[in-house]
Amino acid sequence: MLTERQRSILEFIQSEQREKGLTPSTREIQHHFGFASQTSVMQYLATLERKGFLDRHARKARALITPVQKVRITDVPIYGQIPAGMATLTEQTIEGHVSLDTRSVNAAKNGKTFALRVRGDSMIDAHIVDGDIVILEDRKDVQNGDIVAALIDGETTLKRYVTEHGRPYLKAENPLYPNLVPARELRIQGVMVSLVRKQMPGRRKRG
Amino acid sequence: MLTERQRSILEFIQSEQREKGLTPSTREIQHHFGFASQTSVMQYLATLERKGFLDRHARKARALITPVQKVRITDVPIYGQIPAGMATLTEQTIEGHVSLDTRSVNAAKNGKTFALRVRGDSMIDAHIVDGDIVILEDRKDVQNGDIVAALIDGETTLKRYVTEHGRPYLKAENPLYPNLVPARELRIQGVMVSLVRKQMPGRRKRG
DNA sequence: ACTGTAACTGTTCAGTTGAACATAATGCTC
DNA sequence: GAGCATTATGTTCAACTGAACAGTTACAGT
Repeated sequence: MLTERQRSILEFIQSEQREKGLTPSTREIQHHFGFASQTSVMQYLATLERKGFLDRHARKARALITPVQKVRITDVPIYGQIPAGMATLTEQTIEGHVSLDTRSVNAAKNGKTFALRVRGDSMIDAHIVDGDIVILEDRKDVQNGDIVAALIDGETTLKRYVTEHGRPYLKAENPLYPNLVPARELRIQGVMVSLVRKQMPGRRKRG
Repeated sequence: MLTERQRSILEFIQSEQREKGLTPSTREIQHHFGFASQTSVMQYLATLERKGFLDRHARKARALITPVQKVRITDVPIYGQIPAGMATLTEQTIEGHVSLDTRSVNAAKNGKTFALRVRGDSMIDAHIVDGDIVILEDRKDVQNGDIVAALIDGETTLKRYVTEHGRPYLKAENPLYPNLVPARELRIQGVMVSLVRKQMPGRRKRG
């Protein structure tokens, strides 16, 4: 897909970005590769952009956007508790942010990604413990067996979505908790795609 | 520490960075806040830098470095298997990268941070399952009860570090696995600080 | 009244930066 | 050898950008 020279220029941009936190300017790329002309760089950038390896903000300085920034890292808001559905999510209910790359998360491009801090040990058998941050996606295609955040009695709970004989219900992964069979509608707020746990030092873990 | 105005300018820079992937220029900040002069921005930037909320690359365009880039996100290499200690870690043994922010990880500034992909279910009772990515830190102060990566017989294993009557040993969090009492030296490669799990869709989880 | 800090205006300047122009050598396929 | 993509040079230009200078206003502490 890329020629050897094109790839080395893309890699230089990415490594500069990683090391210095700054996208190199066209002149900096030029001098690193020893080009006598800056236009050489312009041509490479145009090619890389055409082939989809780069995005640019035209006429702005140091405005290259490589997959390092654009594709890989997503900044996910953590909600302490989702009150009444995705519509009411505001900046104020945000507890913090997690940043993680799209590969370790199964994050899709279309669906909105968000995170919840887990309270309680109702999903302990799925190895999700109190304090874990669960990353979810707001999407429609819920599969049998997916772990989902669902709205029950005005509260958001994390449960496994199970269909049996065509009827869906929510299963807690802890024998001490009851399964929830929805009376009328089942409001799925997100499908779990990833989990982040902050490990406490020493002794036993929480939970 | 910061005045209200100073904080709002710092937040604007960070939000622009997050949304557009670009640090705003001094003029862009100026127009967003409706300053008639660009110098106002320059003074705020100087103050923010003096107070340590900002780093700058002098005389470079869009070269503000906020904690969003600098402090928060760490790019952690994932090693499939650590062969014989930290010294032999090379780029070639890297399986991939995870990027996560320093807050969700307990990452320290000094110690080198790295990651391991968990194989097997010897830590299942600590709710660490096969396929999880465990983020560890190469540091010296191992506490009783910490989960550590240790070198045993040329292989790296994840175990809980326990001291009993002053003698340390490695405890598997699974009754099916034996505890490991070191014959001579105990080579700790890293202390677990965080965990990232990629959730597989549908049915039961792996492990 | 004096001092210091924060917030702000108006202007100038030099260096940086992206973009565009015309031109050309090389290697490849047909 | 024609046609084409890739790689490259040399130059010019407008816009962008950070920095600096000389002031002003407001406000809190002394």
